[in-house]
Amino acid sequence: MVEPDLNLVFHALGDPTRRAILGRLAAGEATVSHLSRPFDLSFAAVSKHLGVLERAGLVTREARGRERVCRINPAALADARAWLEFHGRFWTERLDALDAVVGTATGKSGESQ
Amino acid sequence: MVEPDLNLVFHALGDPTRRAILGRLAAGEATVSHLSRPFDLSFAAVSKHLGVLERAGLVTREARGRERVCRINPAALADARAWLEFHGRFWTERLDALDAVVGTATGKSGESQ
DNA sequence: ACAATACTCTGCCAATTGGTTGAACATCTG
DNA sequence: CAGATGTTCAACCAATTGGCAGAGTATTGT
Repeated sequence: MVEPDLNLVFHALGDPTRRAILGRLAAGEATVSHLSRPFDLSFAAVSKHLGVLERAGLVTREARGRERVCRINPAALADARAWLEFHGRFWTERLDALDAVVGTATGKSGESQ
Repeated sequence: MVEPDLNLVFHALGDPTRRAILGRLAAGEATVSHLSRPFDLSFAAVSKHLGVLERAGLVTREARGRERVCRINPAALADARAWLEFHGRFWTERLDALDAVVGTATGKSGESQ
């Protein structure tokens, strides 16, 4: 259960346009039209990207009058961060240990599993 | 643009099969055939996934005889971690500050920039 | 040399993605 | 109410993705 949206989060983060949107959103909330202006994209395209980000839980859209105000939701980031931190640390330690075993010389390890 | 491969890393991480491969690889290096067995995928499919992971810099494949030994390369994770950590912290602080301003009662502040 | 093993590469297919345009809907303004 | 504005929705297109099967390449074993 900890990973169904991890999927969506990483996927959402995998697109540079969406990361740019997030970056822009980091400067403060914004409406869809306000967001789409600097990106040289059609309105609908940005709306779609926001849909992906929203589905991943990275942003929230709130209707305010006829506008939709978008905000960042850092909570979703936490999952991805946790995953990366855990694995990153785990692997680093592991390779570190392996490196210590193998040392500077030697060209053989045969250690696995 | 220090981020061309950040793209690839996130994209690679966005697929559950690839995360599973990484997880398996965390237990130690493995050959392609060894990897493909538990995943109930065709050989070629795993090879493709490994290609994606390799292009993202997350794993390295080294030819040993007629086998390819795959290993994890945690360095690529660092980029993604850095991005997430920076943004995560940034956003959290920002929202934190906003929350403090808005407070529980509040009267008004107009502070947001 | 020959056969088996370990991979990779090249089609091929279905599903998804990112993009466009234009219609629809909701909301504000005159 | 009519019209402009903000946003989404639906249809469509090109490109990519993930999967398979099968051919091709390299290495090992007999």
